[in-house]
Amino acid sequence: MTDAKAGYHHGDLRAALIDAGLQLTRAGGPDALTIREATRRVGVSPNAAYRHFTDREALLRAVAAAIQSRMAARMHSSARRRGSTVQQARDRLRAVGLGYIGFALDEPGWFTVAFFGSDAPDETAVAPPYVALVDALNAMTDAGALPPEQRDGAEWPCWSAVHGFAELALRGPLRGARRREVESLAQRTVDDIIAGVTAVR
Amino acid sequence: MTDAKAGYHHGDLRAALIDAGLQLTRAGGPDALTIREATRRVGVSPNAAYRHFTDREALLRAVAAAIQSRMAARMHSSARRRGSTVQQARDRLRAVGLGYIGFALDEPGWFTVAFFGSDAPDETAVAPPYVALVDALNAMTDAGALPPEQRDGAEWPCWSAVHGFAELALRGPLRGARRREVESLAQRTVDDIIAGVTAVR
DNA sequence: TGTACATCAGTGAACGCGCGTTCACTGATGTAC
DNA sequence: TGTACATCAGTGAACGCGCGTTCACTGATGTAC
Repeated sequence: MTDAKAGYHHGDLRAALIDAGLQLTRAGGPDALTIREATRRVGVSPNAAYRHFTDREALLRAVAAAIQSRMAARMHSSARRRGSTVQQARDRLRAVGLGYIGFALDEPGWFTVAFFGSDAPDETAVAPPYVALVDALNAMTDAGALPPEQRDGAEWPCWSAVHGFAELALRGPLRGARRREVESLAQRTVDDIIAGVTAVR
Repeated sequence: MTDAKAGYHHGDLRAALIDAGLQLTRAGGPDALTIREATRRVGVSPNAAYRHFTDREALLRAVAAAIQSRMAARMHSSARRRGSTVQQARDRLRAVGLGYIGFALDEPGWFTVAFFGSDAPDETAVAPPYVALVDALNAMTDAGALPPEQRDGAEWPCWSAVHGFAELALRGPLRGARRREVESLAQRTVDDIIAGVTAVR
C-alpha cells in the first residue's frame, strides 16, 4: 500500500482490492473472499468495489490471475538451469512438476483459487503455469528426450498427475501424512509420469 | 421410498435423508445439500434430521459413503474379466482407472462429494474405490506385470493421474472439450501412468 | 491563471436471502408387570 | 390380555448470521474555454 491514497479518492482501489483478496484467499481459499471483507480491509464502503469489478466473481478471477503469476514464477525459479542435454531437459520438466506440487502444499488457499476456485474461469488468457509446462515439454522434444510423435497432448497426463497429487495431499487421504513422506511420494509421482510420457510405445 | 412410513413416525428417516442427499448432490454437488431441502423433500420438519445426524456435515459424510459404493461398483463392473496373465492384469488396472474417470464425467456432482466434498472426511473406513485400485495393483504384481519392489506406494501415482484428469476435465481447461476428445486424452493419461509405474528403473 | 461544469469515485442505508441450529413441546411406540 | 409409563421421533416457531447487491446520493477531480 503506497501513499497514493489522497483522502477521499483512494488512488488505486482496484489493485488494493486484489491485494486484500490475496491475503484473504491465502488463509481461507475462495470462500474467504467476500466483497464486504475485502473492502473492509481497504477501508472503503462495500459498494465501492462495484466501481472496479462487476461482481464478486470478477474480483475472484482477478485474484486467481495474480496467484497464477506467482505460481509460474515459482515453477520457473525451481527450474533454473536450462540446457539442451537429455538430462537437463528431464530435470527441468521434473522441477516444473515438483514446483507445481510444492506451491500447492505451501499455499493451499491460493492453489485452490488459482484454477478451480471460480465458477466461470477466465477463458481469455493462457495460464502462466501451463506455459511453463508447455515450454518444458518442448525442451524435452528438442533435446531428444521425448519423441516428436508423442509430444502432442503430453500436457494432459503431466498436468493430471501433479494436479491430482496436490488434491490428494491437500484434501484427500494423504492429508494427514507427514511432509517428508508426501514429498517422497510427490517425487515418485512426477518421475513415474515422466517415465510414462517418454516411454517408447 | 417404501410403504414403511406409518403416519407420524417416518419408518426410516435416516435412509430417506441419505436418499434425498443423493438426489440433491447429483444435480448440484456438495453445496446443494442442505438440511432444509433434504427434509423438505422427505416431507418432514428441518430439525427432524437432527435425530439422525449431529449436523449437516454428518449427513454429507453419509451421502459421500453411499456415493463411494456406487463408484466402486462401476469401477468393478467395467473391469469384469479377471485372470492372471500380464495382459489381463493390465486391462483390469486400465479399466479401474477409466472407470474412475468415467464416473467423474458422468456424475460430476457425486464425484465432487465422494472424496473431497466434506471438510472433515470419514477417516474410519477405507474408501471402496481405493480398494478397487489396490486389488488391481496386487493383481499386476501377481501376474508379473509390476515388479514387487515397485509395488509399494504405486497407488499414489495412479490415483493422482486419474483424479487430476477428472478435475481438469470437470473444472479445469478441458471443461469445454468434446466428450470424444476428453475420452481419448483420458485413455492416454491412464496408459501413460501405467507405463510409468511399471517401467523398469 | 481562473472558473464552470461534466464526470468520476466514492458514501450510507437498506433489501432480501435461505441457511443451520436451538428451544420447548407433543404424539406415537413398545415394554414391564 | 390390559394398562402405566418411559422413551423415542417427530413438530412449530424462532434466532442470528453475514452475505451480495441496489438505491439515491455527494464530494473530488480534471478539463475546455
